[in-house]
Amino acid sequence: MKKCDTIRVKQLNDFKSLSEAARQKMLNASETLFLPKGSVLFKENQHLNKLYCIREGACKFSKLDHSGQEHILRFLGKGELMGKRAMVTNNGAKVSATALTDTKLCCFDKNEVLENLRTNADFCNDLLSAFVEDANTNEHTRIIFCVHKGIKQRLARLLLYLTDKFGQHTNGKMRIRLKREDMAAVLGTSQEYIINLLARFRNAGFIKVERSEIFILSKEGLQKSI
Amino acid sequence: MKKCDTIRVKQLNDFKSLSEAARQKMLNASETLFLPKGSVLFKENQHLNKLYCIREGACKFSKLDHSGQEHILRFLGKGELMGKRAMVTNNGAKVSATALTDTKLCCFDKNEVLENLRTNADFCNDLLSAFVEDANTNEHTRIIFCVHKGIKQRLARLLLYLTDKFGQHTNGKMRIRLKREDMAAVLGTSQEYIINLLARFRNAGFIKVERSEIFILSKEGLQKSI
DNA sequence: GGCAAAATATGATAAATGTCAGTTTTTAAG
DNA sequence: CTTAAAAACTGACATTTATCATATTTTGCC
Repeated sequence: MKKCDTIRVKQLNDFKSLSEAARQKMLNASETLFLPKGSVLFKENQHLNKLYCIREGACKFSKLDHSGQEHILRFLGKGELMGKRAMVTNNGAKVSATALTDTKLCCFDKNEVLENLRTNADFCNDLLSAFVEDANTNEHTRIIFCVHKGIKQRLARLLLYLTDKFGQHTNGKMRIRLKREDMAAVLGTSQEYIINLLARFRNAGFIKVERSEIFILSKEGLQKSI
Repeated sequence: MKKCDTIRVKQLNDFKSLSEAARQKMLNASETLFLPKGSVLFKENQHLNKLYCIREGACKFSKLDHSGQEHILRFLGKGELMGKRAMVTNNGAKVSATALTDTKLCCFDKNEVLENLRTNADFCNDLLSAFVEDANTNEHTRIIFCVHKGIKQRLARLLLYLTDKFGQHTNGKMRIRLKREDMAAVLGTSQEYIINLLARFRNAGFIKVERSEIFILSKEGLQKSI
């Protein structure tokens, strides 16, 4: 419930386009929230009255199709916002947001942000830019993960992507952690096939699997699989 | 080169949030443009100084991946805008825009629109809403066309989608027209497999193929294929 | 540490999709 | 109307991916 004193908001340029007074007012009205691994921040169609920013940890955006299967649309990390769209349209969320790891959030009051949008054209432009950035990223992601490549190629990309975005250095190797089921939900395949492919990458010496952790041994090998 | 007197701009609420003076000024500075079938309006990375709106016809947004293969991201019809993102960021376009049929466009001066964004919070909000709408549509499309369903199911969806968006009534049946290669570029498969699947739909009595025109005979049949 | 549940793994088989080589039809230009 | 180029089509065959049944390992909890 404590307010967020400092906060890195990548997409809104750290609120730099707000006046110092407006910025302080927003931070004073903010709250921190702890989201344990696996918990759901919001679900599809849920009405939101906050704008969330990740301080620490990682989340996923996902949707269920009409047959109930999950499709992961996007991964979010430190400094990224959640709830932008619902804020603008005042409709319910179009995706569900779930914590992939223990996550700390900063929650801003929606109306506070909207008020700043109404009165500050520069701030409004920052938000427009954020939407453009999202759109570009999503399109790029779609090409990488969804089309014109087989599942094997997509998985190699996913491993490289996750390493890049969430990996931690551990004695020279990079580490990622994501359930096979989640990988399948990103790429649009079955868990079993993901496991099959991981085994092939392992046999090829590209990765090492230890418990549920995956170590990337050869970025080059994965690159060449694409 | 003639200005656009009236124009339906679906996404920006027909410019209704502008003052009548600002609206007239924008229309006076506008130009009409004819884009024959197959011609390219702009390419990836190209710098734009116009915002385009489709008056008549249909276009596609596409990207090339690093191996040079085309990926179609979106179809656009009457009243839809092209060039929104490049306008906001002042970067080059991230997609190519190509006419699928003979198309008439209305071209607005980018700076004129930007000026209105700076001075009119309601108009800015309309543009924010447009980006939200795009994002929602794209996500939905991605689930429909890119994942968790086989190519056959995706093709059935694509036919229904195209019929819905661009179909014309012809003695009770709906008509669509799109190259097999383009269908493949939407769904992420090969032209040959599209042809194979179309033949199966034809044999099942769901569609009729006459020259390069496809008639939907049974929406229900296609629905059930999904 | 021990237990139950969840997650991971394996292999066999079936189905879907990709690829190639070659033919026919359609389109567009003269 | 003729003709060349583009698009559509076909079938055979290779490869990828899905599915199922079952076994093993890991995780979380007491």
